[in-house]
Amino acid sequence: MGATKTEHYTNSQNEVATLAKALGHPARIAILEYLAIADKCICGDIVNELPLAQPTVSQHLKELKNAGLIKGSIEGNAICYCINEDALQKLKKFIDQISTDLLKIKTCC
Amino acid sequence: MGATKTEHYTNSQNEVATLAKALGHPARIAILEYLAIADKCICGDIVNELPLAQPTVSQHLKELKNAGLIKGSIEGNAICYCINEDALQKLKKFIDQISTDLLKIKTCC
DNA sequence: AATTATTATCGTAATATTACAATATTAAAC
DNA sequence: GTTTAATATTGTAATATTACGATAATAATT
Repeated sequence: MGATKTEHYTNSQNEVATLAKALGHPARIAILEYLAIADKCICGDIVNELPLAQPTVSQHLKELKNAGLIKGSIEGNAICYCINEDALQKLKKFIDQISTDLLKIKTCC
Repeated sequence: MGATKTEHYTNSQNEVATLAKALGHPARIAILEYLAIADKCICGDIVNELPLAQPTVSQHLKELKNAGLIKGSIEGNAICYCINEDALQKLKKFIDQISTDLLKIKTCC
């Protein structure tokens, strides 16, 4: 045991969980915040921004990329990372749906 | 090594990451979706809804509670769990902030 | 082609998460 | 007070995550 039983949940549930999981580390939050305001989103800049070694940052970037939250394009020998807003919107939609549903039931706590 | 270095990030970054992390499992997404539509949100109902044993559900509920996403109130010998919307809104605010910031920079990817 | 700069991958140790059986706790019902 | 029902906690095995040093891969520069 120990592995998540993804097969027992809906695609939507797994998708939202994957996105949220990718956001579930402060370094990755910091990366997204940086990408959102940086004119130039070069990986090297991110390494300088964070209190982490280069391989660790690379690993976090990979996770964000696997979850679809960012995409990278090659710029010479550097790589330019950018936020994929669509992915963020999926998570937002989940939150909005919960909020909407909540309005329809009587608060019990 | 292996433990997250929370002390290197802002409170806000850690807070958002904690919330996202709590959402980072399909079972916990399913729990929130259920709580959002259920008139009565008794723990036992959740156990029946999910393909997990009772202790596992209890553990997931504890994590959601620790993150502040749900709160529970005792109802006789049962416990009524409810969503704490404020916590969800914090995560939403993060997403909205990122989206707003993105509008101000030229898309590079 | 050798050098330099940038990013990714590999290997690995420390830690955390996931899941569940067994057991404990709590409060109602009898 | 004993039984029953609902939930939590403990213990533990399997797995995943986090972090980084060492190294590889890639592409521009010299």
